[in-house]
Amino acid sequence: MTNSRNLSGAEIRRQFIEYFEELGHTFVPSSSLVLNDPTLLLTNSGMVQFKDVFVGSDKRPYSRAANSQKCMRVSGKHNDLDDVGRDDTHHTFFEMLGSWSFGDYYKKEAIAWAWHLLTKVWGLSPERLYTTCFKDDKGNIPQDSEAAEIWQAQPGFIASHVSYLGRKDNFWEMGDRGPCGPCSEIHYDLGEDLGALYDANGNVDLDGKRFLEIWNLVFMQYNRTGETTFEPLPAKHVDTGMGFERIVSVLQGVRSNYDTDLFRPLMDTVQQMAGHTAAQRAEQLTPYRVIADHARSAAFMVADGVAPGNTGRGYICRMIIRRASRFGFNLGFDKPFLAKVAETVIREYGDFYPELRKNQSAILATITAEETRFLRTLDRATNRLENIISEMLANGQSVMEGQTAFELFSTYGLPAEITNDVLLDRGLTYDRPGYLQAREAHAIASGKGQALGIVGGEKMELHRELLEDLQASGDLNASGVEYLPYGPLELRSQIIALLVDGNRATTATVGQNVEVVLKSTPFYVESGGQVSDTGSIACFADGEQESLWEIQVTGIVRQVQGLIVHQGKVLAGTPRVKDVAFAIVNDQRRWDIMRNHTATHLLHAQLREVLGSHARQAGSLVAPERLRFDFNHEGMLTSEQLDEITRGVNEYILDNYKIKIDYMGREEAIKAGATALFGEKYGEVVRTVQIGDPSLFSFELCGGTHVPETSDIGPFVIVGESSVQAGIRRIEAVTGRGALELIRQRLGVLTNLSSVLQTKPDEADKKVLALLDEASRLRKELAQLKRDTALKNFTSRVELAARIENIPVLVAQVEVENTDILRTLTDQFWRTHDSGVVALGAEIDGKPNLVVAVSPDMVRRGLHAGNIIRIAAQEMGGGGGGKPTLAQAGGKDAARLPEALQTAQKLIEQALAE
RNA sequence: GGGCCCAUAGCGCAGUUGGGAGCGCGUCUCAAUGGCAUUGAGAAGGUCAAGGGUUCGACUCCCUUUGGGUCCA
Repeated sequence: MTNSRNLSGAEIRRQFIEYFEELGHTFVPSSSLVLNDPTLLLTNSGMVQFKDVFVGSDKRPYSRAANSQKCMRVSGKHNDLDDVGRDDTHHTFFEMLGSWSFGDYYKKEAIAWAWHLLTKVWGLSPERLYTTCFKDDKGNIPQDSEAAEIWQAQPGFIASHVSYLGRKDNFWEMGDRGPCGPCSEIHYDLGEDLGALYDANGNVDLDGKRFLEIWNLVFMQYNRTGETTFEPLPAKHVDTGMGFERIVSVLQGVRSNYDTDLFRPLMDTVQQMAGHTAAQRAEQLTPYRVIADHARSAAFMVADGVAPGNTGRGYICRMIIRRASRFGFNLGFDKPFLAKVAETVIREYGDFYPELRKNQSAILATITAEETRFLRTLDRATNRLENIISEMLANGQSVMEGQTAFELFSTYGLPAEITNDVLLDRGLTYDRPGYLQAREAHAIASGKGQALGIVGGEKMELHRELLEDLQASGDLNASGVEYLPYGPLELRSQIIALLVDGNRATTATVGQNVEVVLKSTPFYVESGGQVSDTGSIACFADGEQESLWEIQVTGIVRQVQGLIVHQGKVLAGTPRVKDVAFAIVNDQRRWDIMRNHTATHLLHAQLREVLGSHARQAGSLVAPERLRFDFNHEGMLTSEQLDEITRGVNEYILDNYKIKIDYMGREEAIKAGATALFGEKYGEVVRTVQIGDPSLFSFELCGGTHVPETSDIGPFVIVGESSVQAGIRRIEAVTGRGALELIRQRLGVLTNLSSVLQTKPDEADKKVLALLDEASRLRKELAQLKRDTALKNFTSRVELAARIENIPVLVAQVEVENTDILRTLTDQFWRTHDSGVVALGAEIDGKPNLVVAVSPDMVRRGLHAGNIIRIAAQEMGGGGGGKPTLAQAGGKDAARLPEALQTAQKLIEQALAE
């Protein structure tokens, strides 16, 4: 036995990697949780970053690798967010230790090394280790006796500790077709106190509580080509994955992952904040675990550039933070607290995952902002809930409808359990089945929306075959088409393949749409937000200006690593395979793109300068006519901030810095402080773009094309600032020729404006403001004047009010400007009469209008202004209504206004006579 | 990607079959109190997010756009 009991998690991780490094493996750092893979929301296993290697569309400089991969599983069959924290082994975030062979060693070494690491290096007893091998339950694939025999040959291995399992557990495949193979699992026996060794059927109960699956060795040896057809792979691979948290729990001799030193410090932080005793902590185990787990997830997600939002992985990030927040309520936290726990995460994990340290301020700020937003949302929602409760109490209702409870959740973000708690306090409940039904209906209604698009498909298959052909025929070497977008924009090359309508062809004719593969190309292929180049491919006879043939290139695709395909149309002549031709990039367009790309880097730097380091890139588009840049930031930018950013970028441009481009090791670049973009895949050697000397202000990993010096960019103008989703803003800008054109246009408008205003351009805005001010003042004055005049004219008529049944009644047609004044006139009537009825009519803008007012005591006698006016309005082809004391109507036929007034008069007389 | 909700004075909000745009806090003026997070009276402040439609009439109903919230994929 070794001293494994004293090993820390960090040491175990390090030992694993060093062990395999000594066996000739290259340590490959964990890839980001966010990958450029549309089929995957988040990295969910160690093999994700090597997927292309297995499929054959990517090559690596090493054939053995070891890593510790950041993974997340939040939903799906393996894990349900609601379960996390309630047991010992489920997590949202976890690490996967992996060792890899890409067509190198195979089963024999993989098994022997795994056995040696577990039993000799870490000193686990062979008595505790059980393994499984593959035996097909459908009978199509050979049994993996090879693996079983190798296990039996290991020193100390107990012969009875191998069993066979079927496809569900021990066969690995990525999809319906492609590379696949048997796997072999290693399970650890935690001890007899957790259950019997055998299940009811007499088999070792590996699914029982007593066993922990710690390591899965996948042997990729088949290529599945059909339902039941499996062909041997030429190059066999090994993919092993060990759940890091589990092996740490085993080696530290604890029963729960949460009792390892991977989680204890996080839970200690929570305890300290809550001021709990050990007993109180034990009582609240679930909230402690949830918070520890979620703090880890949130910190790692934000470090990899995920911002809480309402879609995709952003939504997962939000759910995790909010769930932690909710469990925090149980511990009495009523203000944001999670950042403190995340701080401990950064301290504990920052050595191995430097991205945590690097993004510390963004992580803490983002988490706190999300918690704050959640509290605000809850506040608003509970407010609404209170209203609903008052209504329920008033109606004597004691069970809230399920639909209502779900609405509180889906529309206002109030989780059902909180609704339930509040209801319980009042002795109320909600209809749970109805709630679930509403939830189901909502999921169906939403699910109809098209899920995330899947790229690839047939074209990818076609291109892979084409690449293999070209490499087989010697037209291309192993590294594929020579990609030269950073050199001259015109390049002498050769056509090595032509496709017409997707089929190989030796020649093409004018007007045909073609796909062309050249031996080498200067065309940039869309990547990192920068769009592809366009241009032409043309063939010239010696010394001639006129081309023999020409193809216009409108698009470029690279579906498969190594094969670049130009798409376009034949404009002239008949291009043939083997023709030597010039690839000519549209240089004006390319320069516009380069200006925008370099400006994008300057903008990124300036945003961080003005807004803070949290303003990180969250998306980017670099096109010839404009650039679009999305970044993490809360709230709208002020016009002052936009001004400052514009000024800053233009200063960078005018200072004319050289753009320094270098190639260096990825680790080296990141250590030196280069900004890596999330969701981008980087090779071992990366291209870096540096701007600023002596003080470097922009340093990014970037494969895009840039201008040589910043002053090449020309003017930079922001044309728009908007929101993409909560926490992410978007800036759109133009540079160079686009900016000049924009400035020219705007200045033209300003010149026209100032000439109309008869003022200097500098003072146009002040003049407009003054004019607006004056207009508003005059409008008010005029309205007042009209009202006064109308009142003055009206006063004399008030005295002429008739008396019907001794009640003052005034029915009259007046001349006023608008209905507002019409109503004011009735008010005037009440100044001299406490009781009575007024009906006033006026023609306004060619249309008849009517107002009837009735004093409160007359209302009590049964008069109703609304009823009177409704009938009277019919006389003039309109309708109306209002309250008993005041009603209003309009009509179409102004000539019939007198009749309407007469009708009103009659109605009033009748009502008073009763 | 889809569903639902919100936008009204500087801030927080009310506005119930379509018919006078309001409340609380804040601001300003005047007055009272020997100071304090005092009291009273009064005033200013709104293209009801923007645009279109229905209607005699739209903050209110319908459509579009913008900004925000929220849930589901």
